[in-house]
Amino acid sequence: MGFYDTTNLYPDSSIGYLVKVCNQLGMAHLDRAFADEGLSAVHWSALISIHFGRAPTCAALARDLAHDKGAMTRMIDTLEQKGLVRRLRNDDDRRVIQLSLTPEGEAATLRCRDRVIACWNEWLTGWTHDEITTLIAQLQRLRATLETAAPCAA
Amino acid sequence: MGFYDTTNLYPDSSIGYLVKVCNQLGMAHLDRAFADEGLSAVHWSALISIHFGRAPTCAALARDLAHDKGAMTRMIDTLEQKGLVRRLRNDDDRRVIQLSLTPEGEAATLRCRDRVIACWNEWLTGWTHDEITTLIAQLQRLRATLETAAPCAA
DNA sequence: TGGCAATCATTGCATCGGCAGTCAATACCC
DNA sequence: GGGTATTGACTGCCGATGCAATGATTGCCA
Repeated sequence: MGFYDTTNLYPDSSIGYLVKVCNQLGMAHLDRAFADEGLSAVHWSALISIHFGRAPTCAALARDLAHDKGAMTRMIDTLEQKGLVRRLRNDDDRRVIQLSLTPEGEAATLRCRDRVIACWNEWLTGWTHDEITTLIAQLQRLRATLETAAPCAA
Repeated sequence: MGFYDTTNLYPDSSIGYLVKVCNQLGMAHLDRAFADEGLSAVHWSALISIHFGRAPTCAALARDLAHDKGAMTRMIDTLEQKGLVRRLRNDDDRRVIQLSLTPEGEAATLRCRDRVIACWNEWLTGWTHDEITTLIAQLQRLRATLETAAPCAA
């Protein structure tokens, strides 16, 4: 019925394995690219998410990055100590703490973004526009499925 | 020149972001699917790699999974304590220690594999055969690039 | 043959991540 | 309005990860 069965699930043909390895390699590359900024790739992904206003709060940020909520609190602590992120209590809903970038945070985020763009353009050398947009669309589809998926049956 | 520029790098259109989120969500799902086996998704990826003979040694396993070598030693420690993996010193090259699965390790690996197959078939419901093989091919291409890529310029 | 570089496994150290539980504030529902 | 459920931020705990350094072994090359 499905695509995979016990005769064709090899690492090289497994989407999960490939996604995992691509993620690890890409993040490791970016970690080094950001080293002189004192930031990690995970830090930057949080900053850029705040930059685009996708995650006004700590909990939303954790959801957006599929990250642990508790760990996110501590990550914001360090980014705040570095002077890149501000916390501001919301008066309408006093549970939430609004996150925003400081001017220094904004600047660092954009500097890192430029490096990310350079890296990806280099990695995607030789790809056609269609191939790239197809990959993006398929990953978006997969993400949507994984976000709403119930715990695996069986 | 490249695909990305400062006007179109949004998280939703960023391959890096999408790969990261898909990886985190997929691994979290599998972690729960393996919970009653006492294994994590990372554990299983190591076991299945040994199962297929891609990684006879600890260092090769770390490379195959894009994982840290030191952390891999400790992971093998725990898998050995669980009785799933055996270490065997190689006599030809006395630096290396051959890894192999015990019968229990083999059995647990296959049990988990069946769950992985069930999960992915569920997640890929509605995808055509071509869409899936296209995604796999593109991820393979990306992995190959990232594996051989030099540290990012700029 | 002898010395240098490379590889492998391992370990210490610092940090990070996921999980569970706490407390406060809000939303929902009868 | 009152009680319950939900949400958000935070913390402690444990295990895992990345990095750097070590010791042992092998390969390479003059």
